[in-house]
Amino acid sequence: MGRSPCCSKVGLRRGPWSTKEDSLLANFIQQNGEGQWRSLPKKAGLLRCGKSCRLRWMNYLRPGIKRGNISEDEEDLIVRLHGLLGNRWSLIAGRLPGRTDNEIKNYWNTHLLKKLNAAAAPHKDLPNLAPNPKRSKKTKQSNATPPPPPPAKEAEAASAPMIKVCVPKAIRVSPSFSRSSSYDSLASGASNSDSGSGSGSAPEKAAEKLAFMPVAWPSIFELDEGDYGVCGADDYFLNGGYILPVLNHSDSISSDVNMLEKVYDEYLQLL
DNA sequence: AAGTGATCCAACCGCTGGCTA
DNA sequence: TTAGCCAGCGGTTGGATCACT
Repeated sequence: MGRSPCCSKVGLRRGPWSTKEDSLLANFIQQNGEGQWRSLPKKAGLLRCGKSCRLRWMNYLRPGIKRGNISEDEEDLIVRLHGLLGNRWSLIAGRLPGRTDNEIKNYWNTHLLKKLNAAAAPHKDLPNLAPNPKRSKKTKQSNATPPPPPPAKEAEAASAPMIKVCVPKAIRVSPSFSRSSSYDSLASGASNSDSGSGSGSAPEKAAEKLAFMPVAWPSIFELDEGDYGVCGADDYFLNGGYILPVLNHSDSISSDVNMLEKVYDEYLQLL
């Protein structure tokens, strides 16, 4: 019910964005803020549907977006979180500041599945994880993608115990810490639990729980004053009154070798 | 140099749930 | 209670680019 057509598709542009469109969108949002996506294109003078504008902003134009060069630490975290959360890309992205769900999803589908498949190759009893066999051959490294891991790490990955990947049914994550959370409901013990209708596996319930779990970011990302990031104050995500610090690029990620373990443990303990 | 196939990723699509009248 | 609007999510597609022959 209630599903509106995304856009009239009449007279609206589609496909790649031009730099002019980008600047129009960015300028408009800088002046007027995010939101009102449906009416935004008209106000901003764009011949795009609101959905397209939102996607462009979220995945490309938003300040603080990191592009390419996903570090090994980030990669490791993605793999681990995916093992816990499944294809909840937005939740995973919420743990990787500056990364978008789209980027993580793409990275998973193009890079990580291959790696995991390679690692799973000796384990013939394990299902093939590749979404599309046609898309799983050689590895190409563009300048926007990280260099291939050293052979030693590959071998290590291959010999490492296979990571169990649970793939619960994708559900929409209710407004949570990752985007526009309100922890009030959590504090009061209430949960809107839209997915509560679902019976839910343990990982799914844990993920559901995580969606409302306030995270002790400062304890995880212990920032120095100089770590406030690429864009200074912009490197804070405002989340329902909570300010979550954003890491200063990969430097901060690699600066604390225990950080990923902490994050992972935190999730694990919720299962 | 040209042709072909593989790969990547930006963008699109359809669905879901929250909110409101 | 119902219906419509909206924003957000995950899955999928297709054009651009790269690598190989």
